[in-house]
This record gives sequence, structure tokens and C-alpha cells, in this order.
Amino acid sequence: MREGPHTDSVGYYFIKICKTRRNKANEMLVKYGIHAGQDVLLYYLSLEDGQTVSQLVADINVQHATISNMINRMVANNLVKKVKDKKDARVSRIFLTEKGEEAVVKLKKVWQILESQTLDGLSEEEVIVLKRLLKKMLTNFEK
Amino acid sequence: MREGPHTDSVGYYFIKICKTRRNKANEMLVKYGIHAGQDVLLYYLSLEDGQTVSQLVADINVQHATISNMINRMVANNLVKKVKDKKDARVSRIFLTEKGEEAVVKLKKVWQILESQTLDGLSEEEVIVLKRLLKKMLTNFEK
DNA sequence: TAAAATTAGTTAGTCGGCTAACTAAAAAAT
DNA sequence: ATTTTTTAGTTAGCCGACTAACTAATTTTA
Repeated sequence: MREGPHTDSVGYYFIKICKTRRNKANEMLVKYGIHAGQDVLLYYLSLEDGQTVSQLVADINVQHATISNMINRMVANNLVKKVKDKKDARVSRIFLTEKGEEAVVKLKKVWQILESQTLDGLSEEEVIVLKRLLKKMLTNFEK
Repeated sequence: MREGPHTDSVGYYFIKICKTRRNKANEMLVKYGIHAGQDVLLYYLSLEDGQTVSQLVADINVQHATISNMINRMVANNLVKKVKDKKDARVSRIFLTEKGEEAVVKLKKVWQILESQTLDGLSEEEVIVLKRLLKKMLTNFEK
């Protein structure tokens, strides 16, 4: 990596850490037939099964189109199934399959591994400070 | 956004902040005919013009294929030009066009805006601490 | 010097993410 | 009750990023 004026910006660190984290996550998740990004969807289904596409969009904060395509791929990979709602013909409800439920167990472990790897060598106080600052940054962006 | 056990993990904050930041960057950059991701390439060319694809790969830390395709799109958009190296026929060298140079000026401003927006409300000490922790996290991942 | 190994880039195919334009169904308004 | 508006999802097309398989050129090495 070339050094430069920007390599000490917070934005730079964030992009770098996120990309590295994502690649590491992907590496571990692919073994279980999941791709990075799908893990979050599976996780939210594990909190409440049978959510609609719109609910998942609200959970995950991506576009309808993204979720729609992702679900189709996950249906093809037998991670979830899609069932038409009987009361409202516009609505589809997404359910975890058995394979999907197994994947949830795996991905939680992957998340734990990543989290502890990320925070390795940081004291409890530092983690608290870090989270406070991250929360602050997030609210900065959202307003 | 649904609350859940993971919504206080550092990984969660990172993903969220990165995505939001990227979307904001994109929003601003698109006006100048650049897409998020291309900014970094342009920036590195501004540090040293005429770099090879491999050098850019090392700078930016993505795959050859990613850069190769990105460059083709940027050539089509007249942001850079690609010139065969005369000494080594395998090598292509990438140069900023005039439009590319103008884009560099713009993207630096965008980066500044994002950085100050990100760090709004954080004290100088907090920024120092934050950077230290981020640096630590990055080295954690790289080992 | 000729064969083998390395290096530089490209192409094909996949996935997550986005916007924009669209269909279909339900709800609201007239 | 019919028209209008809103809501739910999908499709097409774009971009960044990845892997894997490939071509072509340069080095190494035998």
C-alpha cells in the first residue's frame, strides 16, 4: 500500500477495515454456502421468521431490488423459501429452511470470531470508547 | 432498523458507517462523472501518473480484474487513458486525462466534506484516540 | 538456446449494491 | 362504485469486488 496524505484519514481506515473484514467473513461463510451480505438477512429471519421483503429492507437498510435478487439466489441455494401471503397478494413472506437455520448457527460463530479478532488487544475501556465514537459517527451521517 | 443483539457490535457499526459513507460519497461524486471506488484510483494516479495496472492493484488493494474493468469504464468516460509500455509489451500505463485531473480536485473536496461530517462533534483528543484504535484494528486484521 | 516458470492483464461468471422503470394489488378519494 | 393514489415486489442495467481460467510476454533455468 502506498502511503499518502489520505492514509491517515478516518475514512481511509474505515474503508480498509470494512473491506478486509468483509473478505474475511466471506472466506469463512462460503464454506457454509453463504455469501457475505446474506448472513445479515439470515440473521434477521432468525429473529423473526416469515418477514416480508419490505420488512427485511427496513431491517437491513438496502434497496428492495437488492433484497429481491438476493432472496431469489438464496431460494435457489435452499437457504430460504418464499411464500405468498394469503391476505395480501402483493406480499411475499420469507422463511428459513433447515439449511438456513443451520447457516444461522454458523454465521453467529463467524461474527464472534471476527469481532474478537477485530478487538484483539483493545482493553474493555477502549472498546467502550470505540463504540461510543462509532455511535456518534453514525448519528452524524444519519442527520 | 430493527434492534438486536448484534446492533451493538463493532462490526455492525462499521458496516453501517461504511455503507452510509459510500452512498454519500457516491451521491456527490456522480455529479462529476465518477463512481465511488473510482475516486481512489484517480487519487493514486494524481500521486504518480502513468502507473501500471499492477501498481494500482498494490495501491488500492483490490484484484487485477477489478482494476482492469474499472479502467476500461474510466477510459470510456474519458477520465484516464491507457498507453502500452514500450519496453514491456505486457504492461499498460494509465494516465489521467484533463477531465480526470479536474475530477481529482473535486474528489478531494468530497473527501474533506465526508471526513469533517464524520468527525463532527468529536474533540481532537477523541479523533486521536479513534485513529489509534482504528490503526490497531487494521493491524489485527492484517496479521 | 530451447524449455519451463513467472509476470501482466484480460475475460467470463458470480454476488452485493444501486437507480429507474415497471407490474400488480390494495387502499383512499371522489 | 369508479378512479386515483399508494404500496409491494420485480426486472433491467449499471458499478465495484471477487474467483477462476485464460493469453501473451518476459525471465529463468536447464
